[in-house]
Amino acid sequence: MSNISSNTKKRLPFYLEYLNKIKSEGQKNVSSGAIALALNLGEVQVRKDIASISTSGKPKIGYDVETLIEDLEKYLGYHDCDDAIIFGAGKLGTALLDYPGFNDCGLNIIKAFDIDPAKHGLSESGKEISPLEDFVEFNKVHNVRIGILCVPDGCAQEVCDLMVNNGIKAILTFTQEHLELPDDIVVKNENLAYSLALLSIELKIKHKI
Amino acid sequence: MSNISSNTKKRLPFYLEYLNKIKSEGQKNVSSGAIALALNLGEVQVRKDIASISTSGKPKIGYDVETLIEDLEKYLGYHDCDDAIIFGAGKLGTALLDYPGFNDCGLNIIKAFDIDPAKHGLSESGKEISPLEDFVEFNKVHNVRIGILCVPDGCAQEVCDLMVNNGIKAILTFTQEHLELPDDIVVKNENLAYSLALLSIELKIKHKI
DNA sequence: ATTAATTTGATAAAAAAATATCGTTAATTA
DNA sequence: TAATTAACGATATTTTTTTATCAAATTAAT
Repeated sequence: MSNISSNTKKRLPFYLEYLNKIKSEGQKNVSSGAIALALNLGEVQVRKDIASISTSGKPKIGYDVETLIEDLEKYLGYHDCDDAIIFGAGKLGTALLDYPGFNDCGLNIIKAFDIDPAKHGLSESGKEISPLEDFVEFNKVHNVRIGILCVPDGCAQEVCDLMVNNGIKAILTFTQEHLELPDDIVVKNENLAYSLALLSIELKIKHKI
Repeated sequence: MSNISSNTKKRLPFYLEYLNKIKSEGQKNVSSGAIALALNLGEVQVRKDIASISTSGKPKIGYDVETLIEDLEKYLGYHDCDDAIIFGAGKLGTALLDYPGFNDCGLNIIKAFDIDPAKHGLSESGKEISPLEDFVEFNKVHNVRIGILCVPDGCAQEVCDLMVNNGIKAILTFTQEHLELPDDIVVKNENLAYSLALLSIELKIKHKI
């Protein structure tokens, strides 16, 4: 299970998405070739990826869409729902707090914390935004392990320290700030500005300036 | 230039970030080992990555921080500013529209388009949110090539088609929807729900359930 | 019932990426 | 000034990832 390559893991959600699409169109079976074509991948790669998480393939038939979706969701943990907390209820933080799409992926954003008293109260979708200092007591009870860091640059490290010192084990961060963290913490940097910068590089390369 | 591996390209922003940090602390030179240690990478890897975009390394001294930052920013295109447009002025769209951090990366989010008349007008930071149908005329004049797709699932493909039919060449998308696009379009899928799902998988693997 | 056509899954080859090794260079110290 | 040491850059090796090939399996057709 843990020996699935990280590139494969990144592709799995795209398979799932495509399968859900064709399932909704009533398709019962699908071949690796069809998936490869739709997602612009190699068909051998698709088969290898799928082989790592499912066994529903049959010669001449392809894969059973339903089973494959089931297996993908199982691997991706979409069934056993995980709780997560947002730190920093700015624009991005509240956007994520109220974004409904997380539930489909087995993620449950419970609430947010922020230092600014002006932010405290309820979000549009009715989720609580509480003072940051309440987090310590909160997590003694709830033991949430996933944190989403949406604070402005400058206090990210500080908030991070608070997070990891109180039970957070995985962090999705949107800050530009370089974070020093213990090795056992799983971190994913979702720096949107960099993503966009990389996109613009790709563009320049592909279209020769 | 274009033969830099995509993994290397993804690491470059992290080097830049770290270098800016130590520069602000007054450090003039830095060794590959120090960078590797800070970013949890191999030092040979760091040297190879850096070699692909800079030549400021000196034995016994290390790299000149200032020069290296300069070279990284140059490669990452942080100097020649690129314009970008947001499609969909929902919560995420407006958060990005008003996010100041893009400028540092050479990205200039000009404005947003949305179908919903209730959204039209000015954003908090004073950027225009215009009717979607105005985009066609707008881009005949401005020729913006980078689009950020923040529309809800369901109309993503439709908006995408509008984008690519009117000059957009690179798309950063936040939708879950599977998009069919011409091969010459550069796409980056920034599916936050999936990122979070992957994070939770990593967490389970690392901490054995 | 036999043959042909598809499509998987396994094995093998190729390509790419990461890591290790080593010679060279430049600063420091004796 | 020579020896030593720290660090780069180049080359080589190993590992990982991707792609290609092919036999086995299953359905459909003749």
